Amino acid sequence: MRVSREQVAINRQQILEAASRLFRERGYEAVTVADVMSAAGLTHGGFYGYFKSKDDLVAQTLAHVFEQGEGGDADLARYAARYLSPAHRDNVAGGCPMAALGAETARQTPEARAAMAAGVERQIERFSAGMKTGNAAAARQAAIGGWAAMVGAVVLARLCDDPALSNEILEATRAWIGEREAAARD
Amino acid sequence: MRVSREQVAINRQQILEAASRLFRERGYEAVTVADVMSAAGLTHGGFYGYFKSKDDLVAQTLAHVFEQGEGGDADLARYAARYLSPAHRDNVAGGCPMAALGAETARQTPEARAAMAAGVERQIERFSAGMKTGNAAAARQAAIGGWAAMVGAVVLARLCDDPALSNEILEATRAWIGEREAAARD
DNA sequence: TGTACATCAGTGAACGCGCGTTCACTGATGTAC
DNA sequence: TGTACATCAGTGAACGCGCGTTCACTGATGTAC
Repeated sequence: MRVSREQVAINRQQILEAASRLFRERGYEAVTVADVMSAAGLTHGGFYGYFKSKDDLVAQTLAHVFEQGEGGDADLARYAARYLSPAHRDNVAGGCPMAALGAETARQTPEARAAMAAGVERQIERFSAGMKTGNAAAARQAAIGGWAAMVGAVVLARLCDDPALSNEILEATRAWIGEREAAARD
Repeated sequence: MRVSREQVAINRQQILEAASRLFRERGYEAVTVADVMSAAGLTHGGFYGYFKSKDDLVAQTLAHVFEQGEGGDADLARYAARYLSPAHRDNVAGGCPMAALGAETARQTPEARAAMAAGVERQIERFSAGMKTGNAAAARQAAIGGWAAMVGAVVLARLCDDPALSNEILEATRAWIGEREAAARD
């Protein structure tokens, strides 16, 4: 049955929100259109009233996630402290899409790639701007190196079965980024 | 028709080699059993004479890839120079499995995860041992931080459509790792 | 060394299942008077 | 404000396709004498 226009807007948000969590948790291909719709409280048949295809959902989900400014701290060290925590490592569904889906997104449609690439650029620019060092080139380099280390560390930490090694990867990367920044400030 | 025992051994290697390249290129789920067998010059029906299931193939492929010592340089900076090159970024099928499949492997069977986790540990230990600094704890921290930055940088660089930004990510991360190591040596 | 037979690696058709997608239908919403 | 009708969001059955997996069969290999 037909629903109100507000309900349509709410449903769309809920589909995107559900897709966002499911994709991060299981990867794009392991999630079905029916899974997403069901998680949003709807049935699968209605899907094509909202999106052209599953590929379209992937692209729009990424655009939606990276649209909302990511609400992040521009201070690299403070951001790293939260990013490189066991809590973030264990929260795949609610965590960083680049750590959960980075490599897979490189194999998706150009629209999906472009959405995440825009997020990469934004993140680098934010960290650059928030850097304590005066030299703009050095700030940008530290922003890129620090961000790459964070993403890589979470990917590697999620691979390890041994919790001690997993925690060590997070901890060592956090310390390494911190020392590197301290050195640049001198 | 039956083939010789040597041919069986050769076929097994070729299946693993083909799977290794295809998985890195397209991800585990987008590659079919028939794709792998065909790339190895066989038909799909023979697959189950070699492996219990597709999941078994994934695990054995990773074990095979990480078994052969990875033949790598223990010097972090020299390794980084090759790892963070456009050539490696563009060679997904022949490149680092952790950059291509890290996040996806965390969602595979325990056997597959364990095989890649063993590779992570080995890599960290090799860089630690090859570090120029005397302090063992600092060496291990630099090995972990440097390796995380490399993996993350290749993931991010492969996402970017803009070649200038993509190259900058590789270049900046390489420089950042280099400076970090130089500072530790003082 | 040769011969006869058992073994078994590889083939390709077939199976069942689940996926993305379509569609006829339903009934509440929105609109025109 | 109320009423009558057109619109269209959501439903669930159905379609076609491709996948992982199985299996009867083939014929070269390996072995026993």
